[in-house]
Amino acid sequence: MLKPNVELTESEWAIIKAVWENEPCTATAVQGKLLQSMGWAYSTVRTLMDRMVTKGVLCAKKEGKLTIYNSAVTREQAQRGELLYALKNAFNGSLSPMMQCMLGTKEVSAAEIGELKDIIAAYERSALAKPAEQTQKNPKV
Amino acid sequence: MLKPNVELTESEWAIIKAVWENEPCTATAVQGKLLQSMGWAYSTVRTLMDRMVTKGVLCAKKEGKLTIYNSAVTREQAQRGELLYALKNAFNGSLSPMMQCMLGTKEVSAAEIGELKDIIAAYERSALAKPAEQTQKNPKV
DNA sequence: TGACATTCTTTACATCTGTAAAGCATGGTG
DNA sequence: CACCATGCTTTACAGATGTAAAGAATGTCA
Repeated sequence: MLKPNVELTESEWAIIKAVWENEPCTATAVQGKLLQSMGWAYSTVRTLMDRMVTKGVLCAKKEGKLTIYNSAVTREQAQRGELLYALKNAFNGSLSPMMQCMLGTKEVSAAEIGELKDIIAAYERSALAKPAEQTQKNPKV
Repeated sequence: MLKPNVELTESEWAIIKAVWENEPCTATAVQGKLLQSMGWAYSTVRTLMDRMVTKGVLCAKKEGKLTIYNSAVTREQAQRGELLYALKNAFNGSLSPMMQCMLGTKEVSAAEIGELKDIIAAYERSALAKPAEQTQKNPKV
């Protein structure tokens, strides 16, 4: 079952990041990983993780007495979900205002600007490679 | 009192957008505006708006028997809040992965690509105009 | 075998969010 | 004056989220 739109709270972000970096892993391991930054008790982490299993963003299997967790969504899926949420609600779905906001939000170094240009250039090149999809927006309308 | 980080739910986004487009306005007006899209009862809208006043994203004043609402944050502030939330949680604060994700998330037309490039170019020009702020990242450290 | 460590399960509770009904107050109208 | 429309206030309630204590179960070591 594919997750259509993944939306995570800050707590869930903390958890799933720890899982991505350690999976397969136990709740105990995640709790240890996040102890410094979050200060959560084991039962807190466990509750969050079990709820995330219910929501389908983690999965769990029993291995003897231990419960082993894995992510059920990739980092890219989760990023996409977060981005789409912002795009839809704050920017009415259009990229340019979001871009404008990105540049206005934090000091952007010359190096970062360079990276952004590179990313766009790379995207253009890949768009050229399959032009039918990119240059013709709504073929069926 | 400045709102440091504005974070809005989808319902709150719907409300505040209607307010921005109509302010100063009443809850009745907002309810009318959103009746089609949201189908909310007056009391629902009213409750949401009063909660938003408590959170500091709207403000209300009595005018005779009517309650008149205004936004207490600008669209830009709210956009920034949403963007920062995504940036911090999903992208660990760095722009490039976010940009990468933006381009991978939806079909981006050549026209949009052009806009993005223009925005970046404009940003570069403005950075040149005040180079101390942009090229030197942490002057006081 | 008894005490201890480790993990799991259950239960709890406050706050936030979504949604709204029901009743109140009041100004206008017949 | 009696009633109606309109907006206001109160109250409610279910589900999501944040946070965790307390107790159960089980494997280990002395």
